[in-house]
Amino acid sequence: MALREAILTVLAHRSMTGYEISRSFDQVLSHFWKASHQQIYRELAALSRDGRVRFEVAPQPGKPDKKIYDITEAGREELRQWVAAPTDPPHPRNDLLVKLMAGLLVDKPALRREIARVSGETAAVMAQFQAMRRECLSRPFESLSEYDRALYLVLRRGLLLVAAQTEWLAEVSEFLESGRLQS
Amino acid sequence: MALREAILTVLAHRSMTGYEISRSFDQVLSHFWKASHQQIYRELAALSRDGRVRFEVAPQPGKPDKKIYDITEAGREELRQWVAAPTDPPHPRNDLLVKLMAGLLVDKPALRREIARVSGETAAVMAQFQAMRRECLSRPFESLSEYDRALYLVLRRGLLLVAAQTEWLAEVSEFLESGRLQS
DNA sequence: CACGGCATGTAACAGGTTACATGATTAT
DNA sequence: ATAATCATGTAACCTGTTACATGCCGTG
Repeated sequence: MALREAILTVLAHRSMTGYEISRSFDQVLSHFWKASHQQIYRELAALSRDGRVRFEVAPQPGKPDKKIYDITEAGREELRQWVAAPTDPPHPRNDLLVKLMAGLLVDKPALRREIARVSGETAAVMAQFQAMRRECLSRPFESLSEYDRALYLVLRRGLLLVAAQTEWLAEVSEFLESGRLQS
Repeated sequence: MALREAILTVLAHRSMTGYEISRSFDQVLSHFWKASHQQIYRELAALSRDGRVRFEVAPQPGKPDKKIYDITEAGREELRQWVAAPTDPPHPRNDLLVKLMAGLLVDKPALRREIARVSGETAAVMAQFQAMRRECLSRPFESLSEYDRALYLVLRRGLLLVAAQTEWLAEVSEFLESGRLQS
């Protein structure tokens, strides 16, 4: 249940409207965390009930009112507690692994095609990440805020995992073509 | 919604009771897929309603009856369709990334402790995977069934990802200690 | 005038988690 | 005695997804 904490975290960085939170979850952070606006509004309502966030209504001429949310001291305290508590291990659930097992049992050619398709997608994601990384590194280290440095680490993880996935896909392809396993 | 297909896949391999399916999801496969027995019984009921699986009731002397489930032709066909369809990209949701961002903003020392703890856990998982791998490779390649070879590939992915995670954790620790980023 | 962006939500449903319930057998 | 293993399920709840709803603004 880290959506709650993810929202508190972005609000600990700066005040935002629900809409802006939702934007940041499907732009910069979209490769690392996703949430729909419905989920965010629901969670903001709960956080507000619990006194973890407060908001000001800002009427805008010619636009709908916005609610600018801000974290409260109780919210910050909850975050601190959560950071100190042991993170429960992510339990992996990867459709492609199921498809690999299933494909070997019921339809190898279709599996081969699907693995090729995913390999293409993965290469595209890798290229995107590398571009983001170059952009990050093009600026002098001192000019990055702590927040930006954290984002670099998040991106770095994405890169390492995509590289591992790429290597794995190559081994799977090799196995499907030749029946041989790398060891 | 790959739980349905995961169940069909294990049944395509061999007939089992709900209990056995649930066992295999929290033993061998536990690092790659998890599901509670409640989820499995619920899904088996749905699959049965849809004619994708059938079962025989096997009374056992001195034990509760079991239902031995088996995949039907309609079930196999559904699996084939699913294998051929494009897999939707997994959308990552990693608590530790949120904690990294949160920790930098509200409590660095606690974050450092937590990263150290996770590093330990990760090392333990890595050792476990390597042991499983050695066991797999100790037997001649020809003696492995297709199913076992697929399991080896699944395990191989686990290893590559855990290695990537280990590398990343080292970089994060380095950043937290020295404030420097590897580039 | 249609479409996308800003800004907020409700409602229904699907999927996953936790707690509760039963009852026999075998091992400590 | 107590706990663990086999074997099945129900009920309530929480989280995530999809569809629907409103209304103004600026751009093509």
